[in-house]
Parts: sequence; C-alpha cells; structure tokens
Amino acid sequence: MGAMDRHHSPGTPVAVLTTQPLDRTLDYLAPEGGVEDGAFVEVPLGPRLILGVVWGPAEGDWPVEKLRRVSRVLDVTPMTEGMRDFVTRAAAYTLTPLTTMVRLAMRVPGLGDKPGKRVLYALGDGAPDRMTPAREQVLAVLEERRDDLFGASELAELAGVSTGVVKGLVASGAVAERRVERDADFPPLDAVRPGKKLACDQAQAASALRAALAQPGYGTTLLKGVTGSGKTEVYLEAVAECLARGRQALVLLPEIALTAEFLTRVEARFGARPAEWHSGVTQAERRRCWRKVAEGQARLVVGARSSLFLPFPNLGLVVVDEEHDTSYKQEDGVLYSARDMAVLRASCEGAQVVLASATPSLESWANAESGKYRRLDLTTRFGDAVLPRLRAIDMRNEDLPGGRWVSPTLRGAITQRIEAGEQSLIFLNRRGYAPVTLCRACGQQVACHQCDARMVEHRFLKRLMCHQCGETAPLPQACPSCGVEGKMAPVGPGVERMAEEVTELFPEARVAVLSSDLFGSARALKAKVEDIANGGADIVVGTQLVAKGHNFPLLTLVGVIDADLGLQGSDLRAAERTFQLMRQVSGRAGRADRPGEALLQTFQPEHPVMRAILSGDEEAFWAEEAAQRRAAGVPPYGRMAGIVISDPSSQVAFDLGNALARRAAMLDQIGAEVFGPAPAPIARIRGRHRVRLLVKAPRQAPLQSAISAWVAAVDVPRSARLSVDIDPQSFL
DNA sequence: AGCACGCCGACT
DNA sequence: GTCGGCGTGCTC
Repeated sequence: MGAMDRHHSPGTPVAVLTTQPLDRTLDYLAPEGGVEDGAFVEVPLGPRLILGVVWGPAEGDWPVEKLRRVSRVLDVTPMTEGMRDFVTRAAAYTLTPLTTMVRLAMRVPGLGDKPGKRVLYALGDGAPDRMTPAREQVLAVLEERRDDLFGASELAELAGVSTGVVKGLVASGAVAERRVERDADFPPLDAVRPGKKLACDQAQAASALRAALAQPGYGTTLLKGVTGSGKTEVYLEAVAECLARGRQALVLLPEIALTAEFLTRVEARFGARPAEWHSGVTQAERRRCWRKVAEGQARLVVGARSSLFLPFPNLGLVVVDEEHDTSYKQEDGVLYSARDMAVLRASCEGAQVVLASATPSLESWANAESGKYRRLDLTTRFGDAVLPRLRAIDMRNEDLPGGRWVSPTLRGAITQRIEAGEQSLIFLNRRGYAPVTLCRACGQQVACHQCDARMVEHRFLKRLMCHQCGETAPLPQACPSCGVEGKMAPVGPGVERMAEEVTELFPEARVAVLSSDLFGSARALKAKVEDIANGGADIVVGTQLVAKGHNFPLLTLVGVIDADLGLQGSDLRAAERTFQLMRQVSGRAGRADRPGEALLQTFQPEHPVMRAILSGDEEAFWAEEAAQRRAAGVPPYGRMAGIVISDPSSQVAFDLGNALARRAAMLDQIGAEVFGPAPAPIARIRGRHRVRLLVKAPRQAPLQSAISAWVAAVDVPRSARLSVDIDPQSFL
C-alpha cells in the first residue's frame, strides 16, 4: 500500500475484496457519488448481494462492459490504510487467502444494516399468559443476563427455541421490545486520575513504558513479573499514558473467564468500564463495540484474540497479558498466533506492544535477549508476600497403593494446613474422572467413533467424552470390542477422581473442584472462585484453570499430583510448557502474609527441567533451553511449518502427503527439510483421516513463498483439505 | 460460500 | 417419463 487513499469517481472500475472464498478481488464500477479505498460496500455477485471492501483501482482483467455497479456504500467508517496493510501482511505471513483474513475484519453483526432503529429484547414486567418449557428457556436466558439486550434471532438461539416463542412472550409483556436509536457512546475513561501507589520497581517499569509511548512509532516490551508482582498495575499505567495522548488501547486476555476481574480493575483505575470483545458478548454489544472502535470513540478495548481485527483508527498500545498462554494460538479456521499478530498490527499502526507474563515464552525471551524487544523485570512481590518454597516429592520412595495418587508426604502437608485453617490446592492437569476406560477382559480401550482419541470418563456427566470433538457416549456396561459385561474399568486419574480420593482422605474437609466442565456459565465459575477466595473451601482440586490468574489469599500449599505429565511425548516445547505451568501453579500459594509451599510429585526429580523448576533459576533454564533449540535449529532459532492434509479416505490423504514429499526437492533451495508424511497426532477427527508433514528451515529462509509454490504444485482432490500452519505450536 | 447446471438411478 | 442424488463450475 503506501499510496494516499484514492477516491474513485462514479463509474470508474474499482477492485473489491469480498468475503467470498475466491482468493482475489472482483472488479465493479464505482457507485453514484463515488467511493474511497477501504469503503465497506455491498456488491451484486451472481444472484445475490454480498459485502466487501474497496481495495483499490480495478485489476482490469475482466471486460469493462461486463462490470456491474457497486450497489451500496455501507454506513460504516471505512477500513483504514493501516488495517488494510495489517490484513494483507497477516494473510501473507500465515498463508491464508486474503479474503479469509478480511472476513475476520468484517465479522460483526449488522455490518450491512441500513441506518435507523433496531429492535432488541430484554426482560419485561408482564407475566406470560401461560408457561411452556420453551418460554421458560427464553426467560431463563434473560434472567441470567439482565443487563444485556438481545436480537430476536440471537435470543432464540441462546434459548434453543424459535423466534416465534420470543414474539409470543412479547405479546404478553413478559419480554420487552427496546427500540435502539443508535449505538450509545462508551463512558469516558479518566486517564489522568492517579493509580495505585506503585512499588519501586513497578514505578520504574511504568515510567519506562510511559517513555516508550512518548516516542512515535512501533516498539515491543517484554514485561516480566513474578506472580503477585503487580504487572497489571504497571501496564495500566501504559494504558493511562496512551489514553492521555488521545490514542486507543487494546488489552488482550487469554481467557474470557479473566475479563470480569480485569474489568473491575479498569473501572477502579479509570472510573468507567471499557469496551469488551469476545465470544460471550451479545450481538448488539458487539455491533456497538465495533462501530465505536471504528469511530475512535471507544478508547480502550478488553478482548480475546479476535479483537486484533477490530477497526482501530488510532491504535497506540496493545497489551498481550499472559503472553506465553497457548490459547493465543488459534488452532482452527485461520491459523495464527495472536501474540505475533499483535506485534504485526502494532507495527502497521506505529503502536507500542507490551507482552506481559510471569513465565514468558522462549520466543519472547530470545527476542529480548537479541535486543529486538525491550525487557522490563518486576522482581519483588507486592506487599511482604514471598515466592513459595518448592520441593519435590520423589514418588519412587512413596508407599502408594494402586489407584491412589496422593502421596503420604503430600497428605501430611495438607493435614497441617487444615489444622492451621489454611487452604491447599491439589493440581492435576487432566479433566474428567479417568483418562482411559479399559476392558479388563480384552485389554481394549474405549476410543471415539469419529476420532482416534480415547474417550474420557466424566462421572459428573455420567458419560464418556471425546476431548477432541466433544462427542459424548453413555458409560458402556459391556465392552464395545469383545462384548464381555461388567469388566470396564477406569484407569488413571482425572480431577473428578482426585476429588473423590481427597474427600475419602479428608472426610471432614470442605473440598471444591475447579474444572471447566463443571460450570455451565462463566458467572457460576466466578461465583465459585469468589467463594473459595473467601475461605469457602479447605481443599481445592483443580486443572489448568486454577493456574490462570485467580487470586486465593488463604492458599498456602500447592500439591502437583503429576509434575511429569507434560514431559512425556516428544513435543519441542514440552520442557518449556512444564516449566511455565509448574511456576504458574506454584505461584498461587502464599500471596498474603503467610509464606507458601509447593510440593511436586515426580518420578524423575533429577530430570533437568524438574531441577530447573526446583532451583528457581529461570535464566539458567532459558539459557539451557535456548542452547538446545539453537543446536537443533528449531524455533526460535529456525523456522517450522506444519502441513495437515485431511480426507475421509486415509488412502487419499496419504497419497497427497506422498505427492508433496516426492516434491520436497522444491524446498532444497531455501535449505528446508521435509519430514513425513505421518499420521497426525490425532490421526482421525470427525471421521476425517489426517496426515501431517513438517517443514524445518533456517531462520532467514523465505518459508512462506517456498511453501506456497510447493503446495501449489500438487493437485488437491475436492474431498481433501490441506492447511498450512506457519510456526505451529505442537509437533510430533 | 452459495447456487445453478447436468448427468445418472429409482419411483409414479 | 420425471424426481432428485450431489459432482462441477461460475460468480466481477
């Protein structure tokens, strides 16, 4: 791009990028009144009208006499040049069709709506003339979210009923119609009011970030702060500086569950709540957020990874909180890393990036080492809290019967805490009751019918569940393989089973379980977390969920059931992940005035990763891990790409994989190696067989162009799907 | 992505 | 004869 935004006079040919999966622009004639580059438009395509963005002058490869006219320019702020630049570069980087990328930037309800009133629905004062199950559903949704307004179809979908039910309730007054004139402004944020008093190292980091925002242009800072060091206060100072300079800020959080607490902190700091953007936000609110962001009126957005595609005209700062979190990597649909895209977006907009984490990814650590990123460290925990003492429990020396996982040592430690009136956390990163259901007659495990993944028993649901596709099945009485009855047995622990064991060991204690499966809504989860924080439990049994930022002041002991869990498998990032997870989890203990302790149950206490975790010497761990990756030529010291081919027929998938492998010589010139084809880690998902290839290339190699030429050289059958994952997070 | 066109098998 | 299965191709 780079050129000035062009105005196209009526009747001149323009290129329009539509949301259709045709990977190119289509030419149209500019409408009456003309149109500008970046304008959102409605154009005719075949028999229907579709939405698109004016991308520049026409390509000219289509006969002018066959061109149709742009039917309407939408009542929406045009896409900025910075945004078009971002979308173009993001598409090129991830090898995603540009139209697919543009669709992410247009995913907002009501984009094509004509200006005027919209009818939304909320709980009314009246009572329904009669009650039906469908009506109850609708009222339950409205009851649960009293503060929200819903579109008719949205409300019907949430309640699992048809819109007719909603209309019926409106007639009786139980549901009220609200005519919304236009999207309301977001309340102003007070960027000047003073924040919390900062500790010395916090204040230093904050002023460094403020200084960075004073400079024009792009820059990235890695803000590393141990759990409890007050990273949030520090980056909120950067947000304050950004807002004070009249620019917009975006804070990315890895999980929706964390937004509620964060919104409260923003309100405390700036006196009002910011705009919110994630899958849990209603359509009406999403529309408002998108439009107000585009107008520049919404100054601060808190959101999930998709908020990177919001139409900020004046973006000054992007914060990626918990930047190491693996959920930032989008694994279905468009494959992108929100952390990397945040850096790209900021560089397109001349904005600053803050990557915040207690346990940064090796990529970010290496970028800081090489001077590409600035690095700021927060070392002191807030108040007089200290990091917990870390100790291994060598499971080879523990006397444990089969089917039991709490070692006598851990049990003793928990007993002490209960007597002292303190809380303990039992951590196991496995959902469900038991990861394997085995037939003791034939030895077969129960697998998902559609995938090759094992079915996991969820006793809470009284069903088996496939964690891959979400399919559930009743617990079988007879073995699906050999038909023998009454021999099915759960093998291995999940959180639900741990809760059972803990309840048996400590019958007097109040035990709470925190696992994503057990809560129907974010609200219910939040209530449980608050209850625990207020002392409503003696022992908390939890999965990964508890590692993410929740604050339990009474917690002084963390027991990790299986610290070795993440070390199994041949994943490149196994060591890094285990290191991060163990540090995150142990950081939960001892936040208040009492020092905490973390006990890691392990069968390999002398493993280098385990030793690094126990010694607490992070820099040594990273330096060692970096040296190994550098020697192996893998990320961040080399580049990788994954190719996943899927087809209903495993033969077709393998044939295509082999065809690619035969042409691997095409990648020689960039110095890349091809591994595979091999069955993907989960070889069958939803009935489609998956085959995987891995490409490893030197750091400076032009990986994207080489791969697209390589992939274009093979014929992909219609039934097959081929996707390229640049910088994949998981390997095998 | 939709949607039409079209070329084959099983019904009135 | 014709209804409808979904393979193939087109949309500026």
